[in-house]
Amino acid sequence: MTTQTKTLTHLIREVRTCFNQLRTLAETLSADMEVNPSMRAIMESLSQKVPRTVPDLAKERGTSRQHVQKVINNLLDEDLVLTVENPEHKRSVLYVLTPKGDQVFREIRQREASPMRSLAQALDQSDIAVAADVLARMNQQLSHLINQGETK
Amino acid sequence: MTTQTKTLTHLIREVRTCFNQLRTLAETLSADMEVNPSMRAIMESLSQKVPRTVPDLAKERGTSRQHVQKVINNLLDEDLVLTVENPEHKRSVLYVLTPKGDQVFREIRQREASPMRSLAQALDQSDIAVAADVLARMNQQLSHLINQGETK
DNA sequence: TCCTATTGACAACATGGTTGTCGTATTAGT
DNA sequence: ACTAATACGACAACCATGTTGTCAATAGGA
Repeated sequence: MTTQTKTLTHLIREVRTCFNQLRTLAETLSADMEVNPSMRAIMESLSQKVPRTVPDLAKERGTSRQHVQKVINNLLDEDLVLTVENPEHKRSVLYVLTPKGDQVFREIRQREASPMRSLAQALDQSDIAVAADVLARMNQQLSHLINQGETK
Repeated sequence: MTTQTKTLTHLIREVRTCFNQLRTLAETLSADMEVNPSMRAIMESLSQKVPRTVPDLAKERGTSRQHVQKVINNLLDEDLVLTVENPEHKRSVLYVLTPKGDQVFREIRQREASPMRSLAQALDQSDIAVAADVLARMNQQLSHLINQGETK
């Protein structure tokens, strides 16, 4: 193995543990709330005030329509989301956050804010930017590789 | 939100998509093999020629003893792993890769090599190092935060 | 020797999905 | 306006990767 791929392997390992730690942190932060990670993700999409349909959200998040539907139904049950008539499609309604949903999402973000700050402070701003850039390029390359594999 | 936390958010998003893409890539690479990701991970630990017990592996990988046991049993079924008597403990045997297991793991690594090279080439070596370092420090900070949350 | 901790085995459950299928509403093409 | 194709919601079955709990046997230390 070349030294190049060795540092890359190292980076990949860090990415993995980072992902896992981020997830467990997020879980502990919202452990007492009625919002699970899937719901949080959908709420995040909806927090940008742009109403979306279920298929929209599925495309945006790269998951299946059916799964998003289930999550949205949970959100409806919890009054975190409400439907808005869709001028472009009568059956497929649009969804937005309810005031409660908005408030809950704000709460989530607030809880996340303090860890975020302590993370940001522990790192150099320009290093963060470099890392983000490296990963972005890596992701681009990865999506190439994945598409190649699919069409092959 | 400060610009600091904004670039950090950006980094986090990249970490997430990177993780996911790495996983789907790994899946496509070993789609035709009888080795799933859990098995691959255990095999990686065992590929270093140091025999380990199930509890050892569980500790090393940070997962439950019971889960590692199940994976090891799969590996035994597939003849990828064999038991070695443990001088330190009569009930808890040590595990090593069989010749077949070793060969299969080599095959896996070989398949992974070419994508790794193309990734490494797409990026600057020193940037990779910086990114790995940033994530390592971030992970350290994250584990602090997680432990805080647990003990609170 | 006796007590406690460790281990393997098994089962139930959780999470975050995917895939497949139906019926019908809706859209788009003509 | 009519029809064919499609998009959508609803539901169900399934899957992967775990976790947690429990039991009995056994190992190891005092």
